[in-house]
Amino acid sequence: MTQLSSPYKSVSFGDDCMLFKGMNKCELDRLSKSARLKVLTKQQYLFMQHAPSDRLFNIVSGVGIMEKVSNNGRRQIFAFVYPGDFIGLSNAENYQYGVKSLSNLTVYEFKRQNLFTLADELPTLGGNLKEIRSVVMSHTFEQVYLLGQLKAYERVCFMLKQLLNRLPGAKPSNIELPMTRTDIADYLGLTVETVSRTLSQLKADGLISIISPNTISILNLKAVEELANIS
Amino acid sequence: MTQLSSPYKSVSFGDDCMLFKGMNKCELDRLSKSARLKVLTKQQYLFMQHAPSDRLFNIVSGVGIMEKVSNNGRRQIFAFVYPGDFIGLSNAENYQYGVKSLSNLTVYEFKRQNLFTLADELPTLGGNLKEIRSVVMSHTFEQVYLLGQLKAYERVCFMLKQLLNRLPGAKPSNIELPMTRTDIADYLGLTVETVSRTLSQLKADGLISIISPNTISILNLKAVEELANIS
DNA sequence: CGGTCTGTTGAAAACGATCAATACGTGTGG
DNA sequence: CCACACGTATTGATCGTTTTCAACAGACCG
Repeated sequence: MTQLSSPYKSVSFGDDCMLFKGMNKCELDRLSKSARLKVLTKQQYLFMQHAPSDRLFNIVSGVGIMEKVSNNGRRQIFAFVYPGDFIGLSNAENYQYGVKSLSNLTVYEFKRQNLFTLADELPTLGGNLKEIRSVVMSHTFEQVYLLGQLKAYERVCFMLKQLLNRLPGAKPSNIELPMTRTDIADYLGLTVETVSRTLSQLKADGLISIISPNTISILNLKAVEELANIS
Repeated sequence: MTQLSSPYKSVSFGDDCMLFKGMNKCELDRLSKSARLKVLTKQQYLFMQHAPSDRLFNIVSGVGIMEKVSNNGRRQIFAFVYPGDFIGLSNAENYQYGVKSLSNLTVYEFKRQNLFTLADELPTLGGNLKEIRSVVMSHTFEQVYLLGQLKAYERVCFMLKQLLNRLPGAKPSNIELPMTRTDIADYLGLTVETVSRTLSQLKADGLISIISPNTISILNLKAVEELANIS
């Protein structure tokens, strides 16, 4: 019962978490009854690509990746998922991507049918799901533009900007990357080497500082944002 | 009143048109009352990027493009839209893409608010909208994979395959391209020259035949599909 | 007939990928 | 504590694909 409300408060979702937005205590209570807490350690699959898409998830804490791996071994990361993100909305029979944890990951799991039934009864929930679909769509269009039109260094800058906006705790002076260079490469449609070289170049140009491989600080935010500019 | 039902039959939507799927006569009637027929000639905008997103559209006949143009002039085509396709589903205030006709284009226009109200009252319609969102999402993920992972010749083959599946009247022996090489390039994240060269190469390899610049015939479908393979 | 738009082809340049070597960091076992 | 191995990141050299710049061909239209 307090399953939902407790992390809901502790992680301070409030407005961040689109799933719960605007719901009253009674509605949250009903929602919590159909939720189940699930905890994963590093590099575990929340669900595999092609598995029956019978569950949906709301990230409570940790970071994960949404990835598609083709039969010839190429991998594309569709998104990094952060606390408050909601995963699994699709009418397809099977997931067309897998979701894997990059860190310890805590999620709420909903049975697809339960959640959809509930969404029909609770208009706020139904509206939130619609809103989530819309946001995911919008994010995906941005990625299409990035992959179709941007140069390597623009893509990297865009990702830095995106991390700044979305990664919990990220500040220009300190971005703790939870993902490897390979993950970044597969997200941006580049190779590890190109990502590494691009970061080195940005560092040489004085735009960023690479404190450790997984800790980056942005020295010239304006310049990074300008290079990233999608508009 | 027969606004909807007449083209609905004449263009033989039936199962093709996801918006009307499974709806009974009475429901179709209500839907038709909130629809308005709109006819465009070549190269007209159905709506512009950044315009307030207060209308939604269902393509009756013709072909259009969904495009995003950035302020530095780069253009990415998100999709080609064909009869039966539904456009404009998003909760954003403004369209993040524009839609332009490539040929004469006939559409049904719905006021956003009307359609959403109706969707709340007619479960079938609401379900269809959900299904449409899901299909669009799935299509967009495919494009992300294409842009992030495929080589130029694989992208072109994928597009040929896609045209075959989606373009009305397309057969392996005869695909009438409604779009220019530039449109293809901006869809596939390539340049015109690369698209042209790739098609010439496919022709030289005996996989396709270029009857006229806008008429292509696939000679070796299996080979084209193998190169296109996304899986 | 000349102009414009679209498509094709060629040559050169640039960008990113690939192959290969090296560095760095962390954890393990001697 | 040090030596070593393993995974990850960086850097260098080279290769290949795609872009860019440029010329030309064909279709359509005034």
